[in-house]
Amino acid sequence: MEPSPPSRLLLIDDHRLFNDGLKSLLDAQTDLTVCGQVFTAADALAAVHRLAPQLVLLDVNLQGVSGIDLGSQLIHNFAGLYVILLTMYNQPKLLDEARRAGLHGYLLKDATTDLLLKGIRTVLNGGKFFALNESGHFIDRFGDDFARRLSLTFREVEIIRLICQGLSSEQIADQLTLSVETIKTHRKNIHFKLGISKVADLIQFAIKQGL
Amino acid sequence: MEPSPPSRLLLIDDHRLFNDGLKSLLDAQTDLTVCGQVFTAADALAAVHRLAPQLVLLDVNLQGVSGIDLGSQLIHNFAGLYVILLTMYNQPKLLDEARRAGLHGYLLKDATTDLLLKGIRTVLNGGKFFALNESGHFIDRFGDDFARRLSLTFREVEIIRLICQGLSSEQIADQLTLSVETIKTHRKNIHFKLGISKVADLIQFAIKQGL
DNA sequence: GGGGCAATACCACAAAAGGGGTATTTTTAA
DNA sequence: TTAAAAATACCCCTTTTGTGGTATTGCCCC
Repeated sequence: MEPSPPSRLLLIDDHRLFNDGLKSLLDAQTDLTVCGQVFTAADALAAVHRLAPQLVLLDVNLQGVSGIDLGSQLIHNFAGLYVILLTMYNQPKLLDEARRAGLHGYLLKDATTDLLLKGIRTVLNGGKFFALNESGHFIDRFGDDFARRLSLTFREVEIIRLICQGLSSEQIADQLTLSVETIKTHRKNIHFKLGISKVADLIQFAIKQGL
Repeated sequence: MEPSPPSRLLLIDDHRLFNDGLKSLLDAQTDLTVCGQVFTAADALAAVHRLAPQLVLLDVNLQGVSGIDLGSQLIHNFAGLYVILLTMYNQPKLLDEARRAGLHGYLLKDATTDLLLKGIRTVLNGGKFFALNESGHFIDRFGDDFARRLSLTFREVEIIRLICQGLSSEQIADQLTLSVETIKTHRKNIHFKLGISKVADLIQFAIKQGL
């Protein structure tokens, strides 16, 4: 190892305790320093500009603002900046979204500290680090054939999200410029695939999946 | 100050990073030591028995298990044990529930570290510490009259819970030995009070409130 | 002892959701 | 290049929700 100064990290997460705790954890590492903490999306750009961190650890949920959007915005505005998404959602779709948005990593909040450090160091060395929890809660809870049943299509997931926002089939049809009948068909298929029969079940399902 | 050994704390939260971060934060205090960490509700009782902590910091959401239930269970099983609920729900109702369940404190995850430490020390000295975030997201999002609108009755909350479990009005009526019409009336009132009009909205609301 | 609230219950009608089909086109992958 | 999968769309009919009312009972509190 060459004697280089510790890498500068910026934490963006509106859960202050999590943010503080993470700082404490990371500061304990000799090769890493937390150069700043941000608690709202609004402060993020200014903070990155002022503190010039090498890497940003970014939560997905910042009072309604999408962490993925903010992350890709940061990357486009600050050349050479690394962004790792930190989330509690054990969701392949979300991971894919993060990857497509050009982010450098995706880590779960229930990851071990070791995994976090490994991820940070990998990204600082120019790599990418995307990790889900293989033995995630959800899969455990629903048994063997769940993964098969979960093979929802893109459209289906899209419609689930809109249902969760409280839209009726008609409103969804409007928004997607489709027939109401099509939406109804999708809903039927979703119900069949998930083995449910009510909106209530669907929302519960969706929220457990992290939308 | 008398030269007493540091107080022993146990952390119960299934978000490992949060848990680890908190440990790191707390260990930095000379008068506090984290004597253990637990990531699932199932391990909680055994851990308390083995580690004999003075105070437990407990998350509300442990894979479906209610932190409040677990907390009051711990208090009843271990005399003298203090339990502080840690949650991201900025919710007076939940706070009241925690208080009624006999827990010793309620703190938000987006509290400052100072507030957390103050809460812990207050409870360790035999006090109670219940804090909400005055400028919290949730209240902001719904305006001034939200608190008034939120004055749900016991029956209403009970019915919301059953709706969330996917039961129809008829099934709820059966279970509570009431007329379907009565359930419908309650649902109307709930919708009015919360300013919503769909099951989807209701479930979202309920989940944000921590059920 | 009367006003307010919670809980119960009913009617009627409109709007959605749920469930049973079938069918066409486009996209994807073997 | 062809067969499967995904996305689109329609029909019909039932059940459940949603919304507008009204009304009675019991309870607490001032």
